[in-house]
Amino acid sequence: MIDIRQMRYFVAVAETLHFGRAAERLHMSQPPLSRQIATLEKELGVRLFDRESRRATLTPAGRRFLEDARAVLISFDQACQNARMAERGELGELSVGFMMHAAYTVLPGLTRRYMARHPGVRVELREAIPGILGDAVLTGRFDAAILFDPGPVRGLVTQVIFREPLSLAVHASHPLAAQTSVSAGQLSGEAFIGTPTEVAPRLRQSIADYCRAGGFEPTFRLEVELQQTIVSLVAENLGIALVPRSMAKLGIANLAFCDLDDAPIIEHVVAWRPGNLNPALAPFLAEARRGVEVGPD
Amino acid sequence: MIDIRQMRYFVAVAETLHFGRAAERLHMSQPPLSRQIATLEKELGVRLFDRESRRATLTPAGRRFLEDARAVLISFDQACQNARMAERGELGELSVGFMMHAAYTVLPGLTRRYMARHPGVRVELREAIPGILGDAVLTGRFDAAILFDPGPVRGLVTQVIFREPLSLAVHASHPLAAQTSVSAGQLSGEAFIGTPTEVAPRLRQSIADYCRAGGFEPTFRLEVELQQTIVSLVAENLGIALVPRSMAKLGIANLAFCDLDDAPIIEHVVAWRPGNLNPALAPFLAEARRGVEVGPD
DNA sequence: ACTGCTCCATACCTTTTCGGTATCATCATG
DNA sequence: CATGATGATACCGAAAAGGTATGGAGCAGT
Repeated sequence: MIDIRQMRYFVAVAETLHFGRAAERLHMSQPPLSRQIATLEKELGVRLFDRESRRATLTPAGRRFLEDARAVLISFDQACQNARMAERGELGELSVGFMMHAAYTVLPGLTRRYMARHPGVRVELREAIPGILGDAVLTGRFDAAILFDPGPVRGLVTQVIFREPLSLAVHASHPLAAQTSVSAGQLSGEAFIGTPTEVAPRLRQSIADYCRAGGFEPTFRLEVELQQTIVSLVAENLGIALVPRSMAKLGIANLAFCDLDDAPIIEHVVAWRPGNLNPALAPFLAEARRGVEVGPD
Repeated sequence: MIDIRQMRYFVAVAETLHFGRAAERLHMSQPPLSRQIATLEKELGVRLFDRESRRATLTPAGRRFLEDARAVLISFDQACQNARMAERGELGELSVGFMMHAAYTVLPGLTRRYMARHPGVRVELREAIPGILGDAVLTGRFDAAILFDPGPVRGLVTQVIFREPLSLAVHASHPLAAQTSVSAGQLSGEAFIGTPTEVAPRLRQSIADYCRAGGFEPTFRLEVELQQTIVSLVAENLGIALVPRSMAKLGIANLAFCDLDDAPIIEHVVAWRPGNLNPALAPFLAEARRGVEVGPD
């Protein structure tokens, strides 16, 4: 059977048109080279060289084969190289799920840095409601996810990559809207809008703790998954909310953000399955860790 | 050194995810296959499979390598196949030079038939003045040329592929223009325009013979290489000419064509170097011979 | 024309590699 | 715990690869 070695030999001879020099280039002696070429010609059923005693020349079929063989050799070597790069995580695919909120915080910078350092990795970014992100990582749908700390989940590892304070979001007509700073106690009696506990337990917990520190238990009248939806509903004057400060970037009309005294800090984490073997993942996690940012207070 | 066989083995295992069945598919036993894969992994420096005792699965690097390996194997097999086809003349390149006149006669049909039967051959058609076509074939510039019979040339073989009668071309204002048929004797005393003897000796000879049969020796006042130029000059009333009848197709203004009594027949030949090894050439010559046409009288 | 040189092919030997058989180790399953 | 399935390992004979020595054809220079 023809193999790649014979192709290499052929290319060497075809490029030098001299069996002796080709053999030298291949670090072997001439007779085995001659024999390999003869074998190749026999197996192909094609004469590749005209031996004119003084010099060898390519036949037309040989010229064609030279072109093709060069291409094949390059592809072959590249395939081997790609496998090596893939194992080092320099080449491959990485799918990352994220809560939409992350698109306003860590996601752009993290993605940019990762893609710059790993240009061979095709990154698939997919937004999702936070509630399904954990499961999606566990089932392998995503290699990693960026979300609010979901608390301990069996089979899932998380690492904090971003912290930012919560702000108070109120309707522009709300009495508190004019204040530059608000304390926990002033929120007593308000109707809160927030995420369900299952979706972001730590976030919910932080809000509840903050309210309790102000001397009351918050009542959640509306529960939705997305921070964007929360602030939209606040803008519709359906209640108030404590949301990550970066939500102010949205610039929604009729909406006011107030700093909180002793504002609780909410964390973004990256979550992954420790058994995930995708070599593109580890560098992504390293990049995520390296970039731990703290939002401006 | 990694070779193509190991790649084939790898693809078989990767596609079955089962060493035993892959070995069966490869018509070999399982142990050598396992060993070849192990060798491949060692030489690549990359683990391609996760052996989980019960089943084998591809690593991410293995998945990447599978994609690449499939492509490489196809290219490899294609390169071998192409060499075989190239030797049979089904694949390759063929360069054909032709006098422009042939573009009005045999060239279109011949080229069309040849390309239809040999879709793998890239045909390069190049027009040239007849004077250089013979040399261009001898130097290897063209594999074949289509021209007026140049007479015997050392190292060149020719074969007639087309015959057509000569017609008289005159300016529309010429007294002979009105006649449907003209005899040799009527051309006596006219100024002839024609090709130099070196360019198309047989053509020139035929014209001279025809005139002599009419009882006079033609005088050539203008000599140019191309039939198109000849008829253009006739249209400018610089003389008359005997040209292949197919020149009438040009539809040049102020130009009249008259049939000749006992019109001499002029031949197109295909010329080639008998030592030419281009496998695409022989089928072209066969096609040219098959299509010997005789222009309508 | 003869000699010598160049260059590829052939002959023969040694080493490497390959594939086959037998067998082992591991792990999921009943 | 026994069983069966699966891949790895050990070992052997066969095939193939590469090395050295040499042959033979053709061109160059005297």
